[in-house]
Amino acid sequence: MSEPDFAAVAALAGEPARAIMLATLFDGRALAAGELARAAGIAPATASAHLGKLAEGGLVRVRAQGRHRYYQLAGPVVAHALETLGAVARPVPVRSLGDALRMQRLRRARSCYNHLAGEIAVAIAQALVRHGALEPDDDGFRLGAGARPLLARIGVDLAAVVRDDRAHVRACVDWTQRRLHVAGALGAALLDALLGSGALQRRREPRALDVTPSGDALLTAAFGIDSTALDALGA
Amino acid sequence: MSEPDFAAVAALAGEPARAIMLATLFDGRALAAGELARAAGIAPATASAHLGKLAEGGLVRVRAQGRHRYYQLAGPVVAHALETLGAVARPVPVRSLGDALRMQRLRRARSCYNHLAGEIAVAIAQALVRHGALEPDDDGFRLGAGARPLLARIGVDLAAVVRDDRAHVRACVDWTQRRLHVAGALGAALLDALLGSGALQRRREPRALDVTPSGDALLTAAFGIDSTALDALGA
DNA sequence: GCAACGCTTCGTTGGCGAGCGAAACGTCAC
DNA sequence: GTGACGTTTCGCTCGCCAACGAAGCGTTGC
Repeated sequence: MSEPDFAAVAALAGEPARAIMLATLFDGRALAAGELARAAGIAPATASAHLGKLAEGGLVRVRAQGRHRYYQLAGPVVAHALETLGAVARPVPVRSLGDALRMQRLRRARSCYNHLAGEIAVAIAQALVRHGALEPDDDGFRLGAGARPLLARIGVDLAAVVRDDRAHVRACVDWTQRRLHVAGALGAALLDALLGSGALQRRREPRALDVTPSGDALLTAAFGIDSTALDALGA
Repeated sequence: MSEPDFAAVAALAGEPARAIMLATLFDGRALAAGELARAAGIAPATASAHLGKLAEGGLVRVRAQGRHRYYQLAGPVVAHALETLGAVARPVPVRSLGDALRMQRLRRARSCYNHLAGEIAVAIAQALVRHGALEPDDDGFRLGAGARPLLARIGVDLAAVVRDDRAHVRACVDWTQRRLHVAGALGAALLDALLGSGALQRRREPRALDVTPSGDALLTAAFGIDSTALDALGA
């Protein structure tokens, strides 16, 4: 036990070029080695070495397809670890009004791996509990009786979620909020539905999301969430 | 956004000597710089530089007292991040029967920052819910009606917990188990009580805990937990 | 006071690893 | 087949950072 087990993983994720690649893969996509090299601003040879180490360390998985090799995060656990690490990071000194606004938007709504996070996500989880679609559980959440009609209102087909063999509902702790929100298959379906219906919209920054006016209306109508008053939430 | 926010933290935690120091601090103690230097096997000068960086990065806090400077983790968030990173680490190749047994014990019961983790912790959380001492919540857990007498059975003085100004009950996700267990003030009180009464016992390895025979009896009597059958738990 | 102690700062050295270009390997297109 | 492309392997260079000893600063104890 000379070296703690987290050290190797941290060292892998800590190198700048590798960190950029991991961040690029954060949403769960599988990208070719060349694309990751370009994203990190390094030569293909260097990227290959980095990706080899990340794979060796179990942070990414490789899928060879033709002359491409597609890399993606090894699983939600990796994404969760990166997210948690980010929560430790010093609040970035705000240099400009633009920075502050960007931060505020990121706190409000962002994607976390393949699901929704931020104040909006916490509010939705609480609303789902309040309306009986979810029930708190000693394991996080489980589906409640009123789930199907309520979820249908925002365009989530519950049958498709249940068919999915992943854990249907998983809780994810948002460490900027210290509160649970919905991950797992339902979390992914929620994000897809809200993006598909135009309620949410991806911003130019990697993980940032915007709530559109129609999204505001939808969330208010379906759950009674007033997304302009979200700051009043947390404990 | 050239460098992801987790990179700096990961780089800090990834350097071997710093990782050893962080691991040494993992249980929340405050240790003097010299002790950490010895633990990491480096000269005081080197340790000082490392600790300076860790403090600068917000991973540890310093408290000067006389001619000593005591360092400790900056908070539970840091411990949680390290724990989560460890969950990503490849399952260490088992080299010997001793390794396997050590691993099994660590899965069963260990300390996580200042509270109890592992299968035992998950089982206790579930039992507390089952007996009405805790109620699942969209935020994790909250105290239930039957909390006081039940917790008294295992030597936890609920009044002392409530007096504590930390969040009384917080949920912590054990990522080797993917299930919630009790953290926060109650989590810390639980660990203290079980250690104090001899139900649990620290092993030589840093975070490992043993359930003593008297602890087995106590858990069975209080909660109906059969600690020899815990493997049957998880999902 | 003076000496012992704990810690930090400074200046220097040395080794590890990120980075690249060149070349080899495999795949696809025609 | 042949050439273009994506990726990996190899050999090399260079910069960064961990590590140490020595010196400086504050605290404790006699």
